[in-house]
Amino acid sequence: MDEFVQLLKKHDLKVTPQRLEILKYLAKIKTHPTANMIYSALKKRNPSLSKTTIYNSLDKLYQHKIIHLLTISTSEMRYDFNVKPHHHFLCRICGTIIDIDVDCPYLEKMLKGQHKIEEVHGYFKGVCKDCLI
Amino acid sequence: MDEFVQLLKKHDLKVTPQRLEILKYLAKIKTHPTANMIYSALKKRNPSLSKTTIYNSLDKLYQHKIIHLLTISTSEMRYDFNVKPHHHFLCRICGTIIDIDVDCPYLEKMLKGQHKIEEVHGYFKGVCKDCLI
DNA sequence: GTTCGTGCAAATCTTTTGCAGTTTC
DNA sequence: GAAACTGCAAAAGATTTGCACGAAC
Repeated sequence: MDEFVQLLKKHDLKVTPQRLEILKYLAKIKTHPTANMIYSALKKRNPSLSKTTIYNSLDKLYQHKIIHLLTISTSEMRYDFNVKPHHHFLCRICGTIIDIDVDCPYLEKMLKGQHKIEEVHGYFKGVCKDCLI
Repeated sequence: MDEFVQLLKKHDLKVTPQRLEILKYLAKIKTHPTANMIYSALKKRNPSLSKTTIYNSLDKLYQHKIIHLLTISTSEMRYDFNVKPHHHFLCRICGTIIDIDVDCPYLEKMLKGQHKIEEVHGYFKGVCKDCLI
């Protein structure tokens, strides 16, 4: 928990119970939850929690590159505490989003001298191993 | 125009003026428009056009893999008539989405035997050449 | 003539905004 | 105490749904 206190302080963000809970939840859960999933989970422990706080906090965390945003699925943003470069696979049967750790040395090299690349998102869609059976 | 009539017939979709206009527009415009942009553009020629029809048609076209969906930007879906494999770059300054034609032979190979990959989307975000000046 | 598509209105769902009160530092 | 954060209510924006009418085949 102290780890998250330090993280927030390092970024000059105020340390609030809500932010600590959001960070703790995102770091633990590996399912790339939506804002609403985070809200539902944390609402149980803190009934006065509001969705505005969820959105505000996630925004702040994203601006400071503490978390990543995934736009892989339709109409609902997903959040990821893992900011190391990795990609995502969305199963169209069960809806799970799986981390993909392969990396491609080609792309960024070939793009050199063109645009300034700040983020690379590899999104794969299809049917996952478990749903293929 | 006859090209699109054939395209729809090939997929057992009924040929309606609305669908032809949507296809014509998407094939011409290379800016990966949102449903709303398509609606605004076509509304001028056909004032009775409804957004429901836009959404219905785009859905059908996507189901038949006649067009692609991009989830690169927050909260609004974008559509692409170019279904050949290619990737996308979003400039955070001007908002333009640029086609990226590099291809990476690594990724799909390394994923073989795992999940069934049906779509590969490479999303790059940063600052485009023009906005870097 | 049957099936499929269109367009309207209303509903739903996600995210944003304004603001008053509270907490953090 | 000043600046930042929270939470409520309302607004905004995107997409979906139910349904009656009309067009395509």
